[in-house]
Amino acid sequence: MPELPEVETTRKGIAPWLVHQTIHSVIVRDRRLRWPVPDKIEARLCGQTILAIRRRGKYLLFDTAVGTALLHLGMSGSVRIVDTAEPATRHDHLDLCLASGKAMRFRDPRRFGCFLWTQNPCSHALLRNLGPEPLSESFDGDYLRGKAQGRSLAIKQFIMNPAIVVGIGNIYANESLFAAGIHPKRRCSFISKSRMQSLASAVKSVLCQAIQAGGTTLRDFRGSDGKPGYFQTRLDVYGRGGKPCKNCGAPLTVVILGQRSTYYCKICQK
DNA sequence: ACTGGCACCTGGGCGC
DNA sequence: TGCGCCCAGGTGCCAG
Repeated sequence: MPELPEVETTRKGIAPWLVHQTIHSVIVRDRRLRWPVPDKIEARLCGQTILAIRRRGKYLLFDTAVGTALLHLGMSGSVRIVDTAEPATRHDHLDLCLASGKAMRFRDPRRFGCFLWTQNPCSHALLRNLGPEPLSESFDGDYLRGKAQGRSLAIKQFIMNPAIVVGIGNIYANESLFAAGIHPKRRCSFISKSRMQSLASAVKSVLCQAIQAGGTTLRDFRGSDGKPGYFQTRLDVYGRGGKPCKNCGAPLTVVILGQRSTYYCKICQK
């Protein structure tokens, strides 16, 4: 479900409700997420004040004075602010209950998400090998060109690799490659520096626009206020196989690449 | 070191 | 209406 814009939309939505608030209790209804929710996490979090909520790639980091909770939404996860008294429904796996009477409720039908505890996020195994943030200065054509040297895989798989750059999932990989006019199957090492610069710019532009639109709601993504995003109305290629290219009118092609559906225009993308 | 493929899990949509 | 099949926004891990 969530790529960087959806996670950022979630972060912005929950931060005003959580930051500087004290955690009154933690309710874990199902510990069976991608990795088991640690037994000690309730004790670690109870009584702590949330100092900040940060995002690193698709991870949300809840900082306290004694450590940081890591939340990943997986494919189907979402977070809402509820009244503590509101009854939980199926797949509502955990609540962070605040002294204010509100709670952050995490729901994840497929349970690919995770909720973990770390003393030092920088050195955590899930975070330490992540590439740069796509919206940072360090992410540019030179960086991509350097990383692509000597590698044979397709550009789409390359930019979806979080060790190269974080936050780009299937939707935004497709959209960014279309915007940059690059064929998703092109070998990453064969792409010139200037075209890599176009790609980096396209990634930034697509992600910024999606964040402004509150993310993409294909089926069930909701911001923390329960409202859907509306970037799906602006998708140029994702989910539009056979439909006309918005640039040239030719029917868009769909192929499977790395087990993911891949949409592109064979006229506009080379 | 890189690459491709599998695994984890539930639910929605489709064709028959 | 029901069943089986395919697909889905992610990513760690394994073998080659």
